[in-house]
Amino acid sequence: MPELPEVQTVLDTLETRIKDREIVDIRILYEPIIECSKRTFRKKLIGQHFRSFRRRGKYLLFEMDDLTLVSHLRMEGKYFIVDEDYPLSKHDHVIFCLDDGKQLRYNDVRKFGRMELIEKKEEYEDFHGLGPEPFSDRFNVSYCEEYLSKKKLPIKQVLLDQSFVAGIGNIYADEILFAIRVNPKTRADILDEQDIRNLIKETRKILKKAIKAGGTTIRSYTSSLGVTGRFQLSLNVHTMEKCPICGNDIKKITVGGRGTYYCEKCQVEK
DNA sequence: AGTTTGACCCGGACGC
DNA sequence: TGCGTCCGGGTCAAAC
Repeated sequence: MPELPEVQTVLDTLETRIKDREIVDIRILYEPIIECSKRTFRKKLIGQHFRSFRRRGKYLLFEMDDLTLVSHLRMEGKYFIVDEDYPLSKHDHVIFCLDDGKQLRYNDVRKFGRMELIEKKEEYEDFHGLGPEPFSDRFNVSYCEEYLSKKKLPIKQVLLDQSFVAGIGNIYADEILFAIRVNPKTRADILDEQDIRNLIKETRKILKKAIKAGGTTIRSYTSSLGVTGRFQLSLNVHTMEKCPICGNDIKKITVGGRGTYYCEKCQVEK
């Protein structure tokens, strides 16, 4: 499931492959992916060029000449760049035919992903109620203290809340909490200042490392296959068996309805 | 009004 | 093998 680092990686790769390409035709094979009508989508996008590539949380923002194409990959959305005669996959849903004969294909097994067209803007601060980007100055100690002090939910659940901070999903939430030795069930309002400093620091560190890893892996097979939302990352707790620190069994529980992995020795509840 | 919960979008995987 | 059920993440609407 693509989170911020995967989305950033997909975006970076797409930028190198399709920047300034023109959309000459669009085929929509599964309509619900598109938020507007087929007709509007085609009418507004055909003739437009991919000019710049931005990201807000887990949303991909393709800035065209006159508007912005927004794409969310949800769980399994992927983009592939292929020659037009490349066989169609069962799960290809939207096909953008480009002016160089290639096609940008949106593929999504679950069909959960969505695309929408919005007005082009200078900045996308206020967008789908998203909180600050983890690397922005807005994501600082006083902001977190203020926000978390009002939340009685488990910290894990708050980390997944995109209006607190944008881009963290289930995998990185577990990894971040492991890194700061905080139990995922800990009520958000009892984190102290040191926990919060650690939280901000580790969030940035882990995401940055993942972006770096993702970039490398994706680029290595981009030339033949295209662009996928998957990449290999080194995980410490999520889906792991043993704690890399103490060797204890990693526990799997449910927090806020999500599978959650943690070490009960290293991440003690307060 | 703010906060929290739950339905929903699907098809793959798994169990009987 | 075939059928039914569950699972999963993010978003938004509904409920509290």
